Amino acid sequence: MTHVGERADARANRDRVVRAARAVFAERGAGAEIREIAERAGVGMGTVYRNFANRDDLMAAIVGECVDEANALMQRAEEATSPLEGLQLLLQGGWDMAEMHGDLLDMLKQHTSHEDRSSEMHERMARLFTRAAEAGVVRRDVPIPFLTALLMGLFTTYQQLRHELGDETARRASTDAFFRVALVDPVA
Amino acid sequence: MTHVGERADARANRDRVVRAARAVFAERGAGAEIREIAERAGVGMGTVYRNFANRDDLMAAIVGECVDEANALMQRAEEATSPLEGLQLLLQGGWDMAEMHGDLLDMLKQHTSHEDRSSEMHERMARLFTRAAEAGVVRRDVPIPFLTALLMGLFTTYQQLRHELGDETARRASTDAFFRVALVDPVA
DNA sequence: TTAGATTTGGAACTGGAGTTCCACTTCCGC
DNA sequence: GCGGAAGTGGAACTCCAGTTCCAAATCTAA
Repeated sequence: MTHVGERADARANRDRVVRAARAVFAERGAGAEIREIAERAGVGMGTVYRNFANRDDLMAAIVGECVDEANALMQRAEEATSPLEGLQLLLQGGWDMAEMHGDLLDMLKQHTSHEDRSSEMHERMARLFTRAAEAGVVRRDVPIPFLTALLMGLFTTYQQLRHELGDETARRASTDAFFRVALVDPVA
Repeated sequence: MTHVGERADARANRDRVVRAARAVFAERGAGAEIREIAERAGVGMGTVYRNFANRDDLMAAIVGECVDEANALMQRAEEATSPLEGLQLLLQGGWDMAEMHGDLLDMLKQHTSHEDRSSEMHERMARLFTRAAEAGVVRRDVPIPFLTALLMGLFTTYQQLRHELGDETARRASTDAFFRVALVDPVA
């Protein structure tokens, strides 16, 4: 991916733009201004536009990273030693990402690009639930699409509540809620 | 509330603007354009701005109506014959409102005005859950703020899923989910 | 060191959405 | 009906965030 003949300083500047964009989008949401991103990166507008065709392109790059991270999480969950452990991994990673990425979650919902990688994420999640259902861990009488939607919703809910209840309590409540809905035997 | 000396046609026009605003905000979300609202109402921009100081004022009026409707629902739920029936009323009314009002739900979350009436709504909901908990219907070991946040989240989830699963299935799944999390004895 | 390509900063440009304004129209008490 | 107050339409204006542009600064291969 590294262009040949790319200047070292140019590469460094692109990284600063990307980092700034991550931070600003996370805290300001989809409405963040390019000027603020450039400012935060310590760079002029020209530098932003040298690396990204337009605002939407920049957003897509940042959201895309996030989707990739989610897919990697899904991968780890699939490779877990048991279906239940896979689910626990998924939830834990989800709370982590929710804390880390702030408003990026809402951006992901709105942004219609990335239909490929984003729907890949949903498919992976659905597959995870399906397998867990086949293993008798997850209820068979709840629609899989509902489970994926519920979990996405819980990630958002968690983001809002962790400030009010504290991270630990919010995680416990959210995890408990999901397992009560999804699991055949919600003991843990 | 009717101004003395208010012309009949002016009153009618304001109603048309309000109706159009409800519809357009519901289907386009917070980003809806005033021009489209005026057009839909069959009215010029001047008429919109005669009745509402600015875009934000118009949004506040529409969102405010919605909050009032929600408060009325809460009122009915409080007056129900039993705590459980109160919850059932609340959920049913919630699904209805979600179907009716589209993107207004998201607008409500963002709009920081109406802190008074909006927080009144949250307080009422919390009171409803607290009473149900005292009656032994709702679990005591789940934080009330989590229940209110979960329910709000489920309303959003319902909106997204009803297109994919159909209204009936989506309602059943959502209701079932909330009761599994909230109720001491989730039988129904 | 230097030439020449690459990259940069940020002022200026652009387009689109909110808002204003006022000549014109419509209402309604008399 | 009439007169004047109330209300209207929509063109024009304002504002602001995205985008462009290019002289100046910076880098790097020779």
